[in-house]
Amino acid sequence: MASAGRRQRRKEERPGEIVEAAFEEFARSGFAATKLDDVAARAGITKGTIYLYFPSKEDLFLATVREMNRPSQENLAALTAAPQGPAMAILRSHFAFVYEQMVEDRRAREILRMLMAEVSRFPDLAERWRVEVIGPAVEALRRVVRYGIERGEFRPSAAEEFPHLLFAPVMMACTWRMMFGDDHALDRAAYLAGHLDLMERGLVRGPGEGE
Amino acid sequence: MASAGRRQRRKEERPGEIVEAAFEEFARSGFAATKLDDVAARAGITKGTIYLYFPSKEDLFLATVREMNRPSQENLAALTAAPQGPAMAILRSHFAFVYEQMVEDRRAREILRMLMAEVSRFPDLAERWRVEVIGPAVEALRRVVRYGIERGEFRPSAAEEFPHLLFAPVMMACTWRMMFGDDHALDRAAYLAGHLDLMERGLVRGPGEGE
DNA sequence: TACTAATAACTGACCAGGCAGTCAATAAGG
DNA sequence: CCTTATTGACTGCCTGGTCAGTTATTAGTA
Repeated sequence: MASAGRRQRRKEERPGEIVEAAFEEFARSGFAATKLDDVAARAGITKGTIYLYFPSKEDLFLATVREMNRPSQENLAALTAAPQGPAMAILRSHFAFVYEQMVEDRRAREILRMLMAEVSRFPDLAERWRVEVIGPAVEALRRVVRYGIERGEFRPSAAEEFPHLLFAPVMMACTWRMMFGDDHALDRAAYLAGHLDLMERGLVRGPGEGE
Repeated sequence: MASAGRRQRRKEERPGEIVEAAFEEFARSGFAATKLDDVAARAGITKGTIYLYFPSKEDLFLATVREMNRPSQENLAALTAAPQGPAMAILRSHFAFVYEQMVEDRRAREILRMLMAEVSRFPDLAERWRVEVIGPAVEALRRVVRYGIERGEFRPSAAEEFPHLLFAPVMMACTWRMMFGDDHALDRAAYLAGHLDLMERGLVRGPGEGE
């Protein structure tokens, strides 16, 4: 504390601190408008130091997006467990979790925004994200739907081919909040409940249906 | 044609041509990375001419977004007509139309991308878009749902409070295509059919339900 | 413990290139 | 030949990237 503001050598912590600061600036201004001097200032260092750890602005951006994506990738593992019990219960807890991750967590929203905004400059980034994050997530959802159909709980439906349809309201809430800000955010609990209600009606077998 | 490449005076057409070119460039690169020289080149003029019609780069951007939004606003009028017949039929034709507008039309997607990418730089733009375009659209959808409930076709559901839930799959398809490109686009007909199917199940009254 | 030397993390002043915005000169068109 | 839409060369600022120099830190020495 006494040395706050003084110059310090912190080889281990620097990269993380820089990425953290870079994330805030990139999220605020986008790739092109972000100034490395601002990133440095936010990290409490100078621009030169950034170049000790990252070869260029582009590399810093890539490192930032990848770093911020790590939690999502780690969370995916939990979804690959063998399903048990009612499929609808799985979906309920799954989506409660996903809302927490994507809609409530500002970082996840900003990452999405950055990816959308910079696809044309970094095409590989979007493709990588599709293959490593979104693809598996869609697949996991599809597995739950299949499981529900197999155990007779769900009727066959388009949700098997397009699990996107189930996930869509999450995306909607996410983009909504990211466009219009926290002030106009949709009421989380009511929205989630509504989402699950409509989903359930759409998926489950009717009384006299099938089998 | 004979004078192609020569300097020409075209006071009337210029603004439109410039906005058209600006749209392409802004869509490709975002606000900050777009060069006015490129916009001018695309419009077949020089940068100086742009400044005859628009006071600054920011103004050009604003004008571009507003101009590109005009069709959406005009289309809104059609949705305010008094509903007739089965509510589900209205929703079917409505969404078929919306898919055409938002998912198939590249321009609509790019506008959405631009708005999302540049909210922090142009906060007024998002707010205006919410009030003038999105708000009325949500309201129109809500009216149809209410109509369906009133005539006993639909059960009361969260779709009345959150028409967003119905619209979400459109948003999903839109962002999906804009992130991953036309190659990975979801099959339009099948996706739309699935969307409508799940929606119908979610909205309509069950056999022994209510009333 | 105190002093010195060696190491390398960090700085900040510095380019070089790029781009928004300007304006005197030019030429299209009536 | 007069008006004015258009040009294109110009300016000044900004910012990514560099690098010689500075200083925190550690290892070695007495």
